[in-house]
Amino acid sequence: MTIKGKRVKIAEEKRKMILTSAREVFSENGLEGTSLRAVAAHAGYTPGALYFHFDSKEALYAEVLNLSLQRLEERIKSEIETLTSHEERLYASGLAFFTFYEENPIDLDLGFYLFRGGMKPAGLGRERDIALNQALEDALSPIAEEAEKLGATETEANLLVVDCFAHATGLLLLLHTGRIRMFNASASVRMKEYVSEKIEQIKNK
Amino acid sequence: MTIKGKRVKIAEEKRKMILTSAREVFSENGLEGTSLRAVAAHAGYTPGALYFHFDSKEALYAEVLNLSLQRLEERIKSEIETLTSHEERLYASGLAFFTFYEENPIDLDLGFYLFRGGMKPAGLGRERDIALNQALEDALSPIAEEAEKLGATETEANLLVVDCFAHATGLLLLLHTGRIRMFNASASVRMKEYVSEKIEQIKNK
Amino acid sequence: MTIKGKRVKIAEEKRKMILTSAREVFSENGLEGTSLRAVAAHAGYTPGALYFHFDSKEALYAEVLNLSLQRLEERIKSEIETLTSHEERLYASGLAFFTFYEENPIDLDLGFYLFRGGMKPAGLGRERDIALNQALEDALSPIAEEAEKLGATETEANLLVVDCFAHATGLLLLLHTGRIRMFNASASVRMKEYVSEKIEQIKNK
Amino acid sequence: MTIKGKRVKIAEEKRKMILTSAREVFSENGLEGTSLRAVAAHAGYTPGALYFHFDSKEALYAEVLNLSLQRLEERIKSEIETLTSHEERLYASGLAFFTFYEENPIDLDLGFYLFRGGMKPAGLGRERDIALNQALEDALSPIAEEAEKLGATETEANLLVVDCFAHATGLLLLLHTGRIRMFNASASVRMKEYVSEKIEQIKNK
DNA sequence: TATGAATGAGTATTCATTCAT
DNA sequence: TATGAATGAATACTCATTCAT
Repeated sequence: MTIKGKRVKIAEEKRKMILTSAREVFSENGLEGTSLRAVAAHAGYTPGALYFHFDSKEALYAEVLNLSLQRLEERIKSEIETLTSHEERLYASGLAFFTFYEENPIDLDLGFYLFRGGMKPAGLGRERDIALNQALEDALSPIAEEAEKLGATETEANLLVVDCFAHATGLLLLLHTGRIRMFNASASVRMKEYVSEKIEQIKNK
Repeated sequence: MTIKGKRVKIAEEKRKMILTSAREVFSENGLEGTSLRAVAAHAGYTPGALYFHFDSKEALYAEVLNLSLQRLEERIKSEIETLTSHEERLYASGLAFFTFYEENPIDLDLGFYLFRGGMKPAGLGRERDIALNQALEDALSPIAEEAEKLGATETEANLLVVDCFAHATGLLLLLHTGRIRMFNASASVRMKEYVSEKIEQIKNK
Repeated sequence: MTIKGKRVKIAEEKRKMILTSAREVFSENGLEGTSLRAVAAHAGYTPGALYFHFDSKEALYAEVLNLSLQRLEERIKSEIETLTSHEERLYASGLAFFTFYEENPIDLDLGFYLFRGGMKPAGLGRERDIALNQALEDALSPIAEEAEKLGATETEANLLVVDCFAHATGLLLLLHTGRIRMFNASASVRMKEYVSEKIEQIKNK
Repeated sequence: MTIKGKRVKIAEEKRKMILTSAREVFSENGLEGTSLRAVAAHAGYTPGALYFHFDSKEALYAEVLNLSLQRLEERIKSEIETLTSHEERLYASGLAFFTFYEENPIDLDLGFYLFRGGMKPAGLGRERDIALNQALEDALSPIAEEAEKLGATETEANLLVVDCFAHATGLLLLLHTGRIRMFNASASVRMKEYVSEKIEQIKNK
């Protein structure tokens, strides 16, 4: 590897280290409650140093969010690819979104910020929004595909996606805020039952 | 009316005006993202002037939230009280939470802020959390009551509450962020179908 | 008494009440640490109300100080007037300044503020200074008078005043700040010994 | 000298410059009466800039006081160390405290602030108080040592310390406030006479 | 690349004072 | 007289960003 190549690689690793630090600090203090100084300190840098790696606080935020969405996509793909029966694949894809965020509360936090129309002043608005929509579509489309293969119409398949997405999101919110404890219920059990029921409906149509 | 009475009335109206202003500003920027200056300016005051009406920024925020929850409770009660058949009452109570927030997006914004991260950093305190839980319980308990009257076991009724709550929350999020448009679907239709299906399940048990 | 006279008398009593409150609050929080609001609250008033009785915060301060000096003068006079022997009178007048402030730590606090050239920006500077000097002279002059009657020259008498004044002031400072405890000594005993010694010196000259 | 060394040196000089500015401003207005803005402006800085050099206003104040006490100690030590006869040493140590503050009115101002009210509201804390007591003890203890060597009992020596300390403090107050002029007397002459008399007393015992 | 120092705008809150009622 | 509401300036402190070194 050339010297230049080495430098580039080192630079990339530093970026990643900073991004990882940022993820942790964000998850502890919330996006709005986190200062660049805090991220820098956690990463072992002075605030000014971060500006060699990221253009601004907002740009850093954006990159952290991007990484989170990438991880979501990868996770969902790997979840389905080993399965062969359509029913199994539908079940898996219906659960994958929920499961990823259940297991990665930091990303859930980041996701909620994204959802809330936050980051308005960032000025990266539209781009980011399109990327998010794409990521979501990629993450959720397997549900529709498999549902159609099990006999659902296109419309039915599409609504199944919405319903699963909404139910997962709602349960994650309940889980994340501890509100689910009020009801002595398990979020993941609720989600699994929901998806199972939906599959039964399609099969028994 | 006495002069003193007039004064008190004027004072109350000013308080309300400030609260209304605060509602809007808070709902746009959240607790941490909103400065007292912003609220004051929006209400036509100097920052210091607000301290004659509220002890602190947090106290103001708390009052805004309280009012929002009160409105939720009142709305839900009034929705059910005129109905007589258990099925109608179950249907109405299953929808009421969703409908209130669908029609009052500002309150939805406030609600989401409350949920986020369990308000850890805000320090609005245990009291507030208990009040919120109570308000939610009051708002949702009619679902369980009516379900049992239609033949559901206590456990089933309880899970119905969780499921409705989660589904409503998820759909509201999709609606609020415009994400539901991606799927060409109507949040309220999805919610109504969900509640209807659930009622059918109970009846056909 | 006329109606007008009654009104005036009531007004005067209210003034006194406020001044008394101010004294207490000052002594608890220090002059600089005390706000008009605090004085008002302690006196059962709103801040604005005080402006009917005093022109400004500084004017209120000034009056509190005046009262304190008046009390000092009265106390010193009453201390000496019953005594007949010159030696007794010299002893009493040498101690009176110290004793008053030992027994009235609030006034000591006020006094120190006065000394420290504080209140500079008040704009009542010169007047106040002259009044203070007069009060001090009145308070201390008996020492010189009696010393001369016991045989001291005018110069010796004058220096005796300075020395007693300085020693008293220093001991009061040590007493007030608790520093005297470091030495396991009693301020009043030190003062009494000092004055006694000085009297002996004069007599044995 | 290395580049880093240069930087450190520059930084230290800036700190000193700020401390010097702070010394002056604090001595004029006291801790509570002085704003960070005022110190910053006097030092040619923005308020925020001071936070790179000191953690808080109180920390800055504490450092200013520390420096003042250090100077007192050093001065007193150097005053005595060249003398050999016990009488000379006693005389010098009895005067040193007074002389230092007579020559350094700014430090006197700082000292008086420290004394006032025992710093109750300032909250500079126990540590600071202990340090102050230690500095005073170090500054005054030579008086006792030398007195004992001249034949005084431990008790007598201890009381001599209190008496000298009090007399010096009182004279400094009179000097500092200009009150001494009222009596046409010289503070330093009064102090010297006082110490001389005390030494005579011990020798003639 | 990275730092340390600096800025300028921002934060919530307090204060002396004013004034309509 | 007295109040309650209001102002405008002040308070200590924080933050994102910049830049010489």
